[in-house]
Amino acid sequence: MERGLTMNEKQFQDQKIVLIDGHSILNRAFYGLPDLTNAEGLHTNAVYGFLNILFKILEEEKPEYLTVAFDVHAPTFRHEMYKEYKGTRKPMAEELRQQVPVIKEVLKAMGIRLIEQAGLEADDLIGTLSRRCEEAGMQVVVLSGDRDFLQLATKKVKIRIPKTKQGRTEVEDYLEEDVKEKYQVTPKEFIDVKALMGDTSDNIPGVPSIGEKTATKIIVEYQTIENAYAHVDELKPPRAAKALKEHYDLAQMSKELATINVHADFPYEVEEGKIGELFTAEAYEWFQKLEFKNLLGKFEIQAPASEIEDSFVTVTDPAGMDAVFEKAAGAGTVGVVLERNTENVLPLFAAMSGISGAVLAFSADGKDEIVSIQTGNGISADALMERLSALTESRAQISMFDVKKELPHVRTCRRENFFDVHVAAYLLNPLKSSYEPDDVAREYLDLTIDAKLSEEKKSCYEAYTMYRAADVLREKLKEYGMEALFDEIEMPLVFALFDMEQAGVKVEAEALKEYGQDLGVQIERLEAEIFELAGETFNINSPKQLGVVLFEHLELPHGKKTKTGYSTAADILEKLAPDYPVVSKILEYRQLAKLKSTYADGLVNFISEDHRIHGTFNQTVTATGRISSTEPNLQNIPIRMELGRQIRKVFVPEEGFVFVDADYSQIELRILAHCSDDEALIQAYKEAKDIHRTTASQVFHTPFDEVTDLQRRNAKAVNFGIVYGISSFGLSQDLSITRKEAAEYIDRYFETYPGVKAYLDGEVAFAKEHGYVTTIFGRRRPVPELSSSNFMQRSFGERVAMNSPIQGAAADIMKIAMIRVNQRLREEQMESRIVIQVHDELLVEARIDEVEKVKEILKEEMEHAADLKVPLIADMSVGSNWYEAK
DNA sequence: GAGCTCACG
DNA sequence: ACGTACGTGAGCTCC
Repeated sequence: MERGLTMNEKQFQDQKIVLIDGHSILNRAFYGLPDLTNAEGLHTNAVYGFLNILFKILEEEKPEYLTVAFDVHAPTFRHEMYKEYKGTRKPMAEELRQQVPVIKEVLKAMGIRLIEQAGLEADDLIGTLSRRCEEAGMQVVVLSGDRDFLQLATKKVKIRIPKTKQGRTEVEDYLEEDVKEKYQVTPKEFIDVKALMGDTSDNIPGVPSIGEKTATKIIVEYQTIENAYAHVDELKPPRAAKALKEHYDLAQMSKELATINVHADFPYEVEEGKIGELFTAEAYEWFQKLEFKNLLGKFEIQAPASEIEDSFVTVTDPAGMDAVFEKAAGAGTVGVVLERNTENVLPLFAAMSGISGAVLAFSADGKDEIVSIQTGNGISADALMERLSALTESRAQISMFDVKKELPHVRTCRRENFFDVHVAAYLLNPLKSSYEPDDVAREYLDLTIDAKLSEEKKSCYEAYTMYRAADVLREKLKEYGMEALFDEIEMPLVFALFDMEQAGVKVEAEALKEYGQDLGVQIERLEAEIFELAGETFNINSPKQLGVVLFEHLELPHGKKTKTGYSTAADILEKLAPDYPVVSKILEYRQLAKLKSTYADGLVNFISEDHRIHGTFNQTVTATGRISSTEPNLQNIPIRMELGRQIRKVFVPEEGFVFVDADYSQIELRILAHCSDDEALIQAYKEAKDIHRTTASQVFHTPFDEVTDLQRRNAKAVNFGIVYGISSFGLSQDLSITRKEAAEYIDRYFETYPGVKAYLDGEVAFAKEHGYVTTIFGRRRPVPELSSSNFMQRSFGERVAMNSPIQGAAADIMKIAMIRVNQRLREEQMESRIVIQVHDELLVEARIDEVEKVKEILKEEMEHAADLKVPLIADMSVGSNWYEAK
C-alpha cells in the first residue's frame, strides 16, 4: 500500500518528529488560562496557551519535523466540544470556538504542516503517523492532553501530556516503560483496561460494575479481554466475572472504540512536516494582531528598524542644536523624548532629576530625521529646555508621551500644540493596563523596540514612535469619531490636571499626626477588649485568623465562605453585631485601623516641604473615562462616617484663602434622563422635583406628599441600581429584600419610566452588535465580555453596556467643566485654583477676595458644560477646611 | 503577588 | 443553574 513514506531510504533515520493533537492542546490552553482578549475583542487565551506549549516543546525536543492534527467535525457535530466533551454533548464554548480557525491560520503562517481528514479523527491520524514514522526509524513525540494516546507509547514513541498546575505548565512524559510503571500494564494492554472500565466522556460504555481497579487487576493477570473471557470463571471478584460474562459484547465493542487506528489510509509525506523558519513576517503580523507581546521577542528585529537607525544623528554643540530646532520648527509634527539623568539618583526622584538630553524626530525635505541632542560640552540643560519651550510656540505639533509628566521641564509652552500619544492610545482602547511607547510602536507602527537596546537608541526609537504615531493615532481617532473628544476634552485636560497637581492641597501635618495618635490609643483599647471577649489573642487584621476565631472557636453562625475561608466582610459581621458584642468591637476596630493606616499615617507620608500633598491624577486608567487618583488617592477621603469625616478638617486652604466646594447634583441620573429621552424623568427634573421621592411616588403608587422615608430610600436604591445596570440580585442585596421583591421594584420602575427601559435595552443591543458602547461625547468602551458563553461574564457585559455610557458621560462633562474653570481662573489672572477633583465634585482653594467670582465661575461652567434636555445643577459651599466646605 | 477588606463617587 | 450591583486605590496578610 502506498503510504507516502519511502521506507527503504534512511533519510529519516533517528530524526525526530513532534505530532500534536490540535484540539486537545487548544482546549487545555483555553481552560488553563484566564480569558484574554485583544483590542478588537477577539478571545486569544487558547491560541496564546497553545503557542506557549508549542514553543516549550520545540525547545525541549528540538525536532526536525512537526505536524499538528485536527478533527474535521461533521456539520451536526460542529457545535460540539471535541472528544473530551462529546460524551456529555455540551456545546463548545463560543470563546473557544472562535479561536479554532485562528490557531490554524497562525500555524499556517509559521509554515507548520496541518493535517485533517474527513472521516478520520485526530487520534487516528496521529496514531497512524506515529506508527509510520517509527517504522521509518524516527523518534516520535506525541503531544496531547488525552491519556488515550498512552496506548501508542513504545521505546521510540514518547507521549507527552501537559498539565496546568497553578498556572504553570508541567508535562508528564510516557515511554512504554513509564506507562507500565504508572498503570501496571503495557500500552497495548492499556486499551483493554480502558475498554473494561469505560469512559463516559469518550462514549466508551465499558463493562458495568467494573471500575479502574478491577479492570487493571484483570488485565494485569490475563493481558487481554479475550483471554480474560476465556478464563471468565476464574475471574475475581465474582461480581466482575458475572459482569464480563453478561456484557462480553459490550466489552468487545468498547475495545474497538478505545483502539486508536494505526493503519488509517490518508496522503501524507513526512517531508512536508519539515520545520522551516517559524518566525515569518506573516506570523509576526498575526502575533501583533493577537497582541502576544512577549512572544514577539522571538522574532528578529523587523527590517524597517535598521533603516530607521540609519537616520539617527547625535548633536553635542550649540550651533548644531540650534540648526536642529530651526529645522524642527518648520516640520508638521515633532516627536520629542526627554532623557533624564538617572545616574546616582534614587528612582523616586528620577522624574524630578535633571535632563541629560532630548531626541527630536521629524520629517524634513521628505526624509526622516531623528536627532539626539546631548547636554554637556556647551549645551546646558537650561538652554536645551529653552529651545524646546520656543519650539512649542512654533507651528509644529509636539508629539510626546505623557505630556503631564514632562511638562515640569518645559518652562513655558503653547498648550494648544501638543499631541499626547499616551492619552490618544488610552482613548482608542481604555481597557489596557499599559500604553508604554513600545506598546504603541508595536500596535500602531508595526515596530518593535527591543528592550535590550541601549538607552540612547531606545530614546531615538521612542522619539520616532512619537513622531509617527501622532498621525496614525489621529487617523484612528477620526475613524472612531473621537477626534473632538481628544482635541477639545482630553488634550486640554492634560494641562488642567497638571495645574491641579502642581497646586497640590495643603494638609496640616501636626493635626493629622495627633488624629493618628488618638486612633492608636482607641485601637489598643479595642484590641484588648476583643481579646478578652474572644478568650484568646490573635491578629484581628488577618481575615483568616479572625474567621477561625469567630466561626470555629466561638462558633458564631457563619455566612458565605470565600475561596480561602469564612467571609468576615462588614455586611456579614453587621448581621451578627447586635447579638455578639465582640463582633461590634471588631467592626469598630476595623474602622479605626483603616483610618489610621490608610488616612492618618498614610497621608502624612505624602506631605511635601511646602506642607502640601501633590497627588497624581491619572488620565489613562479607568475603563469609563473617569480620572483616578494615586499617591495618595485623594478621591476616597472618608465622609460617610462622622469619625472618618473628621479627617477632612486637616485639608485646609492657604492663609488668606478659603475652600469653595462644588458638586453636581445627581449628574448620572440627569444624563440618564437626557439619553433615554424618558418623558416622565425629564419632566421631573425640569420641575426640579425631589427625584427619589417622585420615583417612590410613582413606583409605589403613593401620593407625592405621602411617600414614607422607607419608600424614598428604596426608590433611591433603585435609581442607583438603574445606573449600575440593574439586576434584581444586586438590588435585593443592597436593600436586604428578596430577589422577587427587588424584581417587582424594577418592573414597576420600568413601567414608570418606559423610556429608560428602552434606552438601556438599546445600549445592550448596540454593544452586542458592535462590541462597544459610547458616551454622548463619543468616548468608547469595548465590551468583550458580551460574547462570552459564561453567564456571569455576559451579565457583567450587559451591566457594563448600561453603565458606561452614563458614568462615562458624567466624566466627560466634569472634564469639560474642569478645563473651562481652570481656563477662566487663569485668564482672569486669579490666584484661586482647583486642588482636588472627586468625580462629581471640585474643590477650589479660593483667595478670599475672589470667592464670589469663583462661585460664579464654578456654577456657570459646571452647569453649562453640556447642554442636556434637563438642567445640570451644581451646589456650592464655602468653608475654612474640607470638612466645613462639604 | 494574590486575595480580602474598605475608603470614595 | 450560574452568583453580581458600576467605577476606582491602598493597606494588610500570607503564600
